[in-house]
Amino acid sequence: MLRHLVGRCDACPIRNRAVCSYSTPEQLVELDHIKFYRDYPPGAEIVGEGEPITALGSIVSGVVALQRTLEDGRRQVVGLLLPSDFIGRPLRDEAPYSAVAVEPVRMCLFDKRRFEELLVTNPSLERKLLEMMLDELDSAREWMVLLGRKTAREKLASFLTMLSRRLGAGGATLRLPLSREAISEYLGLTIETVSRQFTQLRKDGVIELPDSRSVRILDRRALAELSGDSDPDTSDRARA
Amino acid sequence: MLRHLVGRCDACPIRNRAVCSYSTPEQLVELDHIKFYRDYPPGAEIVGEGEPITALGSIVSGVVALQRTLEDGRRQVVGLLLPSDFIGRPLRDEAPYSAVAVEPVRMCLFDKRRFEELLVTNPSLERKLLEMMLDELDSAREWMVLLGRKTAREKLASFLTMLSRRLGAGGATLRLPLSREAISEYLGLTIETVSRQFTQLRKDGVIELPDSRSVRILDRRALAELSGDSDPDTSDRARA
DNA sequence: CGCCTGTTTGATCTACCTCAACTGCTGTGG
DNA sequence: CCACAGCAGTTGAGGTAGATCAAACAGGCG
Repeated sequence: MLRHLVGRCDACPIRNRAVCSYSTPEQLVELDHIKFYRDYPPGAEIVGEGEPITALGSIVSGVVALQRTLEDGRRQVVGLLLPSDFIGRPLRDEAPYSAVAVEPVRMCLFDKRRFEELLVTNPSLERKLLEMMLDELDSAREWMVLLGRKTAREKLASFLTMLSRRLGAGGATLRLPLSREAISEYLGLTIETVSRQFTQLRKDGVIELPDSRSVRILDRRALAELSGDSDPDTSDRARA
Repeated sequence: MLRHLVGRCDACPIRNRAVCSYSTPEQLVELDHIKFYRDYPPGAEIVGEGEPITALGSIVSGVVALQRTLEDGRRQVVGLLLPSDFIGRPLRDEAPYSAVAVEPVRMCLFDKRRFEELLVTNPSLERKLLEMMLDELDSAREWMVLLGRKTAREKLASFLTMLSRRLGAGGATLRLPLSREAISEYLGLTIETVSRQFTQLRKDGVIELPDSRSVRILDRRALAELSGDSDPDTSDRARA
């Protein structure tokens, strides 16, 4: 939870994808003054479910899982957030979901009160936030289809397809940011079923598993078809 | 699909909950000029999945299901929209989900292009839209928990709890806007399982079923506990 | 080398699905 | 006023995908 004040916005790795990407150089100077960095080790809770929200901001590096845990321990991951994604619920006092770092995370944060003031005075910030939230909403609904209607195999195929797209998989080998357990909590399955589906896809020659945290996609087209979304041609719609 | 131009904003039933609710009287006059009403019979498709979006706006009356259909016919309802809710995806050309009227619907619509221009010149419109989308996002994630982790019984109990809250159920008797089939598509179940859970809840004395489209909640507390959300005390968090 | 944690594999169980028949409305026509 | 489609919903019987319980396995690390 170290606090850093270093790092100029114009050298920021997420400069043109994050919530600040529509901001003018002048507005950026303003943000520069009030932002602060914070690092979280894997497993750290960035915000707790039901806790008051004091800060919000962008992921600079690392991966965060947004999740809800029911009282009997059942857990559902409701969002997987990557660098440039926004964390925090503006305009509400309590966090409806907890955010947990699944690998080392650096956040670029703003005090919530101040950020909300900025939303009023800085329309480009509000506009970008709106766009990002609309995209998040589409993604969440995409995942509702997956959770409600897809088979275990389709779920895993969709997950791998989504990951390879979002991690900008030039090469065919993905490094999985999530453990089997976290994957199962994202897909609404058990850890054993996820594991079985991995080996199944491997046996079918669709993927290779160099180690448990890596996946090499051998047959991208097959994977896309297994994901159960509309016809393979049209299936570029899948966001997430 | 009749077109109406009648109806002044200041007499509008959704005046202070819809996207226009933050607009000043002057801004309202502007909206008044470009808005138009449109009616849809039950079953009508308001927007089709993948179709270009030409108009968007608010539900004045009626209920709309937002859904995705997979090529083999499996269907998932990803949102249940009530009066004052906003329909349409600003800032994108194609609708990612279809919107279907489940009972007679009246929409208050704006040409998409014009609406997007207004978003720029009318900050109170954009602000309200942002707030609504943030709420929708929370709801969608709430539903992800339901779809991924809840049992059939918990799903139905959650559904009834959510409905009674959103329909402002003063009285304990709800009129269900959805058929058993639509409910099953919303809950990620089959129609038979939904039906069995209804009779189960009835046999357990939690609800009464005066007819298949009505539910009388006899034991609200029991229903809330069956819904599987956090402790009954804290469970006011459940939105949707 | 042996422990610990994450993953895989196996055997069995069960919640929910599938297939099928039945019930009860509602409307239509004789 | 009754007969009878036609549809939405319910109920039943049986099957199965995925859960659960349990054990083996593999890699990192003291």
